[in-house]
Amino acid sequence: MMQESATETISNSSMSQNGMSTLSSSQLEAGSRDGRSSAGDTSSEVSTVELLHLQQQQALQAARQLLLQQPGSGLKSPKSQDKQRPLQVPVSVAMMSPQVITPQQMQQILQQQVLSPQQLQALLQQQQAVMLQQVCMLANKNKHQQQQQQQLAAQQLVFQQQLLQMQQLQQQQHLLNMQRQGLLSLPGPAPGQAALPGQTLPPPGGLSPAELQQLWKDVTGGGGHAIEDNGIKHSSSGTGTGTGVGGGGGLDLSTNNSSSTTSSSNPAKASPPITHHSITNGQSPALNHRRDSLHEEGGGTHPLYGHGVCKWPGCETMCEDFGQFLKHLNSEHALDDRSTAQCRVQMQVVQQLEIQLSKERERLQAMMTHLHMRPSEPKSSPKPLNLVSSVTMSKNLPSASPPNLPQTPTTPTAPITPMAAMPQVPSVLGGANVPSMGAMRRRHSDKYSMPLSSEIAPNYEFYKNADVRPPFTYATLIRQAIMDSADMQLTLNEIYSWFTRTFAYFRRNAATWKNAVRHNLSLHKCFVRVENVKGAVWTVDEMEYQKRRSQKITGSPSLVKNLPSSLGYGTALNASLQAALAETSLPLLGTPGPPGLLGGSPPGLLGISPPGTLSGSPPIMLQSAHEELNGSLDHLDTNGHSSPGYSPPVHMPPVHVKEEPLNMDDDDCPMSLVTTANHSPELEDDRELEEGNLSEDLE
DNA sequence: TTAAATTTAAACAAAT
DNA sequence: AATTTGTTTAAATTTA
Repeated sequence: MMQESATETISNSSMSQNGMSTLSSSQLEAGSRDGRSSAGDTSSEVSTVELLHLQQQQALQAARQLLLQQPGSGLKSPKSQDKQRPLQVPVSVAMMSPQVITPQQMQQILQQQVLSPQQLQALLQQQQAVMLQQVCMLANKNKHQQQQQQQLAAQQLVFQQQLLQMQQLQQQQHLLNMQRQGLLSLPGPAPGQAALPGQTLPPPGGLSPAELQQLWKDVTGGGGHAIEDNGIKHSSSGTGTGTGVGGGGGLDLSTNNSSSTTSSSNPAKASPPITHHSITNGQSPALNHRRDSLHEEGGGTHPLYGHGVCKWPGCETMCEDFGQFLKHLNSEHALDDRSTAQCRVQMQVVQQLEIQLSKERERLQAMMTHLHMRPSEPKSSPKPLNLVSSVTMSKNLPSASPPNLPQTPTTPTAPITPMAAMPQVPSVLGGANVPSMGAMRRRHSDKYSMPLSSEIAPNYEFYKNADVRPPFTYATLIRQAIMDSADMQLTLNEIYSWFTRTFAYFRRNAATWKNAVRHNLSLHKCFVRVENVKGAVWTVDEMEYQKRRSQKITGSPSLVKNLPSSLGYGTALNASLQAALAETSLPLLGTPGPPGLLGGSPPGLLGISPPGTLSGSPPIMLQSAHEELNGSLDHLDTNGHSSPGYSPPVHMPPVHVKEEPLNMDDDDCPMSLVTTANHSPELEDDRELEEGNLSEDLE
C-alpha cells in the first residue's frame, strides 16, 4: 500500500508538471501495452475508427506535448518515479505510444485543468510560451517578423471551423459507438439513431465532412507531432496533393521543439522503437509498424506542413516545397500577437478535445465492457482487465494479490473483440487504476459527484469486471450499496456481497477491504445500525451523509451552482469560444473548469454535443440533468410518502439514486458466480424500523 | 505547512 | 472454539 501511494505522490503545488511527467514515465508502459492489445484486432471495418483514433490522439498528443513542455525544471518527479523509471523520456515516450493516452493521464490532465483555473492559466501561458518559442526559432532562422497580412477575422472563421470539426468528431465518435452497439446488440430503432444524423448533419458551417476532417487534421496537426501527422497522412484520403513531404531537411522542429524544453527528450527520441516494443506485449503489430514508420518519416516533415499546405490554423497556403513552407511560416506566422492568439486558441481547442475524448473513451469503454464482458462468462471477462490492473495494481496489493493476478498478458481477452477501440479499454483501466492506488478516493469521488450511482452507472460493467479500484470512498460505496437495496438497509454481509458483486476489485483481499467496510460503518455517523430480530442491518442517515458532503462542497460554492448552470452549457460553450475568439485571452478556461468539477467525471465541457442530436443540449448536460432528476426522483421514491414540501436544506443534494435498474439486473444475473454468499434470506420485515428512521432523517 | 479525510492495520469485545 | 460483527486506536497518505 505504501508503495502505491508513493508512486502517486505528487506534490500539490507542482501538480501540473509532476503529474505529467509522472504519468508519462510510469504509466506509459501499461498504456502502450494496452493500446496495442486491441489495436491489432481491428478489422477493415474499423479502419475508420482507427482513423478517428489517430486523429484524436493527435490532438491529445499535441495537448500532452504542450503540457509536458512546461517548466523543464518542474520535471523533478516524485521519488518513487525516479526509482521505477529512468523517466525523462516523457516526450519521446509519448510520441512512441500515441495510441495510448492512458485515461489516467487524461484524468490527470483533466484534474489539473479542473483543479485550479489558475493552474490552467499558468499552463496555458507556458504552453503559449513554448509555442512562441517555436515561432521565434523559425523566425530567427530566416528573417525578422514581417507584416502580418492575415486578418483576425479570417482566423476567427477558421477557429469556428475548428469548432465545427470538433463537433463533427464527436458526432463521428457517437456514430461509431452507435454503430458498434447496433452491430453488437440490436438493430431496431435505437435511440442512438436519432443522433446518427451526424452524417447528414451538415454542421452549421455547411462544411462537408471531408472538409471538416481536413480541417480537423489541420487543427490537430498544428499542435501535434510530425509523427501523428504522418499517420494521418497515411490514413487520410490523401486529398489530392501527394503526401510527399519528401523528407526535407529534418525539421523535427515539431518534436524537437516541443521537447526542447525538456532537454532529455532528444536522446530518448533516438531509441524509440525499442522501448515501446519491449513494452508492448506484441499485441498488434500493425500499429507498431505504423508508428515506427512514422518515426522514420518524421525526418523532413513539420507538424504544420502537410499535403503541400501550411497547416497553421486558418492558413492553407500552398507551399511547393518544404523550404517554401518554412519561409511562409516565418513570414506569415511569425511571433506576433496574432500568432500568439492563435496559439492560445489552438491550445484551448486541444484541451477541449482532450477532455471530450476522455469522456468519450470512458463511455466507449463502458460500452465495450458491457457488451463483451457481459456474458457473465466467469473468467474470460475479468482477465483482460486484470492484466492491466495487475500491472499497476500489483503495487497496490502486494500481499494478497498473487492469486488472481495476472498472468495476463497473454490472453488479455483481447480476444474480446475486434474492436479497434480496444486500446481504450486498457487505457481506461489504466486510468482508473493507477491513479487510485493508495487512497481510492482521490479524484472526483464523492466530492464533486453527488450521485455516486450516476458515476458508477456508466462504468458499472467496467468495475464489475475490471479489477480496478473504484474511485470512490468506502463510505460512498457503502452508502450506494445500501441505497441500492430494496429496503435501504443491508446486513454487513450483504454489503460485502454488494462489493464483490459490483466490483471486481473487491473480490480480492477480502480481509482488507472488509475490515475497511466495517471500520467505515462504525466510524461514520451516516451509517446507522439498526437492530433486527435476526441481527442487525445498516442504514444510511442521509442527513449525516449529506452533511459531510455538503461541508466539503460548500467550500466551493461554485460546485453547487454549476449543476444548474450546466444546463446552459451547450450554448455557453459556444459563447465562450466565441469570446475566446474575440478575446483570445483565456475566457474558455473559465468554462472548462467548472464542468470538470461538476460531474466528477469530466463529462466534459465539451458539451459541444452533436449539433444534430437533441436540442443541442450536449450529452453531458443531459447527464447532469439526468442525475439531478434521478436525485430528486430518488428522493421521492425512497420515501414513498416523501416530503412534497420538504426541501432539504439547501442544495438538497439529489439524494441518490436508485435509478439503476442496472443494479437490479446485476443482482439477478451473472455475478452470482462471484457472489455466492449473496442471497441471505433475510426476509424479516424489520424495515419498518428502518423506514421510520429514514423518514425522520430525511426530513 | 496544517488540518481534515481516507485507507489500512490491528487489537478487542460481543454476538453467533 | 472459531467466526463474524462492531468499535477503536493509530499510522500513513492524499487533498484542500
